[in-house]
Amino acid sequence: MKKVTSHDVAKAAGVSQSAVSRAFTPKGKIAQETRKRIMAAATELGYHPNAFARSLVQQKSNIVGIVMGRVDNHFYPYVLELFAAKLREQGKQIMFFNGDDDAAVEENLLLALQYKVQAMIMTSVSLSSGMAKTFKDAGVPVILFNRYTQDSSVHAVICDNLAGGELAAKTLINAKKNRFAFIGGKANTSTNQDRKQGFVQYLEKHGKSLSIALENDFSYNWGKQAAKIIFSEKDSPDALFCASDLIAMGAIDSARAAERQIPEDLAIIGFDDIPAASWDAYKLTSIRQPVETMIDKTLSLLEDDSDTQVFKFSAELIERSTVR
Amino acid sequence: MKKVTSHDVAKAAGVSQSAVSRAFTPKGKIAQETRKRIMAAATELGYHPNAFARSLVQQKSNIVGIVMGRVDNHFYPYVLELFAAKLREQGKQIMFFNGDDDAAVEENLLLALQYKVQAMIMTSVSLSSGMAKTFKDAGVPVILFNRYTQDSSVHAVICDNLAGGELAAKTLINAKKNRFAFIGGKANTSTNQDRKQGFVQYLEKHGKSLSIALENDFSYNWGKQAAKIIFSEKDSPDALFCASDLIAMGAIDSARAAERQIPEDLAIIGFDDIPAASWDAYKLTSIRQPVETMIDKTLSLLEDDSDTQVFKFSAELIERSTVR
DNA sequence: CTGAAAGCGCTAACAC
DNA sequence: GTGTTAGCGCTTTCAG
Repeated sequence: MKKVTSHDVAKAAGVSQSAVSRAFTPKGKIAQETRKRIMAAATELGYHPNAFARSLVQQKSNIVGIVMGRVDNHFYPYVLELFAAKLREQGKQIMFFNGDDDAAVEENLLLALQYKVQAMIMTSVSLSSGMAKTFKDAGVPVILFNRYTQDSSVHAVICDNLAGGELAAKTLINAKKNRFAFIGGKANTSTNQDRKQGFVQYLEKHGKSLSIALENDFSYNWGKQAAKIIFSEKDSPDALFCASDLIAMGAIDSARAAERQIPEDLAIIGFDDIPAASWDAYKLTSIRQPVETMIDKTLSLLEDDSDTQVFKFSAELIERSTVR
Repeated sequence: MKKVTSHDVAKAAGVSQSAVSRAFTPKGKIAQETRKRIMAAATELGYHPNAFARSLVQQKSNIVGIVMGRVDNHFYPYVLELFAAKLREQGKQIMFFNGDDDAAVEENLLLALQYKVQAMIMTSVSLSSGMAKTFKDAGVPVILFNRYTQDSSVHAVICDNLAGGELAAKTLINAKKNRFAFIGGKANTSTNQDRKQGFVQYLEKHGKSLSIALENDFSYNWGKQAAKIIFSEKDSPDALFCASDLIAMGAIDSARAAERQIPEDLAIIGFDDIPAASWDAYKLTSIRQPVETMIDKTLSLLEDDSDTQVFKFSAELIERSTVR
C-alpha cells in the first residue's frame, strides 16, 4: 500500500486537503483552475484516493458481492461476465466468492459483511437460512440468481423452470415420443426440482408418464453415466429431458456409444443453451433462459429495498437437431 | 450499511471499545472470559467488524485483484475457481475485474488502486505499459498469468508455450504427418506467438515446414471457419496444431463436415486440455498446462517483492484420439 | 469558492 | 488484562 495522501497533493498544489477531496468529487464545488492544478499534482505524485477512507465516512462501499458455486457449467462464467460488465458501468466493484455450500464457505461469506457489500448476488449456490437471516439483519439484500428458497427474506431471480419443464414435455410429446426419461442435476436444488416437476406434470396431464428419473449432478460425466443406466432398461425411453445442457451432452455421447440414433431412437432436450449446445458435434435442442433480462432484474434489485420476492422469467425453446 | 459498531458492543458487554477489538483479533491478549462475553454481545447485536476501518489503520487491504478477459475459454473459469479456493484459505478477498483491453476497462482497473489491492493478477488480458507503470508506481505488484510482456515491471507466470509448440510438432512428426497447418488465436498475444513459433521452429529443425497458418481468435467458431479454409487448399494439410482446445474443437467439427477422417486424414492437437477436450465427441489430444503449479507460483509472488521476472512451467502432452 | 475542524470505526502503542 | 489515546485518509458541515 503506497502512501500518497490527499495531504501530500494539497501541499504540492498549494491548497487545503479538502480542496483535493473536492477536486476528486465529480460534482464538487471547485474552480476549474484549482481542480486542474490539483489534478496535475495528483498525477505527478501518483495519488489515488483511498476508497476505504471514503467508504468509512460515506457509509457505503460501492462493492457488491457475487457468490458462485462450481463454475464447470459454462452458463455461470457467462453470467459472471455480464454482471461484471453491467456493474462496471455503474461504477461498482465486485467482490468474488466461490464455493459450494459447506461450512468453510459460509464462514467466508461472513467476510462480505465486514467489507460492507451493498448486496449479495448468489448464483448456483444454496443459502442456509441462518445465513439468510444474518444478511438480513445486517441490512444487506441477498439476491438468489437461478435458485430460490422458501426463505422469504431473500429475493430470487429465476427463469420459470416449471414452465421450462412443461415446454420440454410438450416438445417431446409433439415429436410423437412415448417413453420419457429425466436426468437431473443436484436433487435438492429448486432448479432441478422445478424442471422435473414441470416435465412430469405436463406429461401426466397428457396421459403420459415418466418411466425413469435419475438425479445427481449437473455434469457431463453424470449425464453420460446416467444415460448408460437408462439404456440398460428394457423398453428403454425414446425421449430424454436433461436438467442441463452439460448433462445432455454426456447423454448424447452415451447414446452414440450405444448406437442409438438421435433423434429417431432417442430425442433429447437440454437446458441453459450454453455455447457448446450449438456445436456441430451436438446440435442440442435446448431451453434457453433469458439471461440478460434476469441480470437486469437482479441489478435493479440492488438499490431497491422493497419486500423480497421471487421474480420469474419465461424460458424459450431453441430448436436444433436432437428432437425430431 | 448497518451500523453496529464496536462501541455498541463494548457498551453492551460492559467493556472498553478496544477490548472488543482485541476480542476479534485472533491473537489478541484478552481473558477467555471477557472474550466470551464480548462475542455473545456481538452476535446478539449482529456486529461485524468494519474491514475498511481496519484496513485504514493497518495499511493493508487483504484484497487481491483478479482481471480476467473473455471467459468463453473454459480454461479461465477453472483458473478463477482455483485462485478463489486458495485465496480463501489465506483469508484474502478477491476483487474481480472483467474486460478486454479497451480504454473503459483500463479506467476501471484504476479503481483497484483506490481499493488498495495488494496485488493484481491478470489473466487472459494484455496490459498497456502505461498501466504497468501506474501499478508499479503505486507499489502494487502485477502478475500476468498465461501472458507476458516485454515490460519488465511486471511478473509473469506462464507455461512454456514455445516448448508446447515444439511438443505438438514432434508429436505430429512422429505420427508420420507431412503437411502442417496452424490455427492460432489472437495474433498479438504472447501465448499465441510462442505456441506458433515453437511449432514452426521444431518443424524446420526437422526439415519440415508450415504450409499454412491462420490466426484470429481463441474460439470455437474461428476454429471451424479456419479449418474450412484450410480444407479448401489443394494438398490440404494432414496435421493441424491449434492454439487452443476450443479452436481445435471447431476444426474437428469442420473436418467431420468435410468427411475427413481423424486422425487418419488429419491429426489434430489442441492446447489447454479443457474438460470438453475429453468428451467422447472429441477425444482431443491436447497439451496441458500445469495449472495448479502455475497458480501456486502466482500466489507465492503476492507477498514477494523481489525483482519481477517471467516464470515458465513445462506443458505436458495428453494423448487421446486425434493423433495417430 | 476555499480552509478548518470534526469525525467515520477501527487498531496499536502506551499506561495502569 | 484492560482502558485511554492518537491517528489511518477521507468527506462534510461550517465559517469566511
